[in-house]
Amino acid sequence: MDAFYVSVEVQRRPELRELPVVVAGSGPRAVVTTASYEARRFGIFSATPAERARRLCPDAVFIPPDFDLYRARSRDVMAVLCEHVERVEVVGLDEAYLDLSSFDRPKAAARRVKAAVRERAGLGCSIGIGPNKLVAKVASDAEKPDGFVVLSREQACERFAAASPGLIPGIGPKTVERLRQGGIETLGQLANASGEALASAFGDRLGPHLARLARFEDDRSIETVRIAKSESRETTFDADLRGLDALEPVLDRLSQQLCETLARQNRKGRTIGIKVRLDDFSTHTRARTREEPTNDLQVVRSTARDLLRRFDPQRPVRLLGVRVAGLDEAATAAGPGAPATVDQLELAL
DNA sequence: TCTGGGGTCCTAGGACCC
DNA sequence: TCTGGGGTCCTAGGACCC
Repeated sequence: MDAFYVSVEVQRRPELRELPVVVAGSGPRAVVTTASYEARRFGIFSATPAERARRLCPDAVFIPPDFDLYRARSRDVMAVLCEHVERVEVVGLDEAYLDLSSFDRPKAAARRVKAAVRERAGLGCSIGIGPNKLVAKVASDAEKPDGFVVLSREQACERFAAASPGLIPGIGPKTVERLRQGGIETLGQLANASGEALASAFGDRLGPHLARLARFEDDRSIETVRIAKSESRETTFDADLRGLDALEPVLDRLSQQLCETLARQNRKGRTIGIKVRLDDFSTHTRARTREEPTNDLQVVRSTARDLLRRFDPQRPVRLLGVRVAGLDEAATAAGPGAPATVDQLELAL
């Protein structure tokens, strides 16, 4: 989806069309969730601190996020996709892979999907078509917004040979920097780099993996059912908190929110963890695995408290989180071969 | 410009078992 | 006596994605 959250906001406030619009929280530490393409011209992107965004474009319209609304619109869009295509893999609220391999004319099918999303949901999207997920994903990003790009693997290699390795999803800023230090600044160079050099610099698994990515090789299949493995609640404080007395009530509240959600969905997990980010931005996690899965508030709360007391942060804390992992699959697993339904998508979301 | 919230996957080391 | 070779589970940190 193109600038999904912004597009949904513009839908209910059409007067904002073609204006710089920014969806962002209001706190002192908020970051931008989505910026309209007009706002991006001012240098405002996802994860830009909201404070900085205001300075970059004081005239932009700032809107607090309304995730319930975005989830509802996302369900609408995904329902349209499922009406056109049997196998759909939902990736977050605004993205999906469609298996077009059963169509005689996949491009025509994708055109119909694009038109239907605009007609039925009133939202624009960009589509990429390729022989695997990696090519399709990069193609979909290549001409946003309102893009429609079809590429073979070889065409993708050619078209992006001069681009930064960071173009590839899975190659992030750290890896880009390490590659650069090794004299590799483009995808073309990475694709032609010696396997031995990459293996010695990045290890026997990551090295070859990077080379495959640069050649746009990808054999991942489309997974129509995703089962969550963990769930968490976390919060960043407007001002750092100091000491267990200040932190414990927050930890209790997060535990309660998390357990309510898990109980409502009848999901339980064996591992209970906390996350603590200190004022120096270092992040620390502590976890404990139990014999039996649980979503019981008493258990989660007391475990989280104990983990926090044992960690006993000696510096001001800026973020605190609670997590339950090792979730059982019983509650959300669909039968083998079960068709993707909107209900399942809701669970996935 | 000091950096959200919710996730996934990978790695490395240690415990433990056969 | 100075010590194998798996395999699994768990913890903690980190990179990365939307």
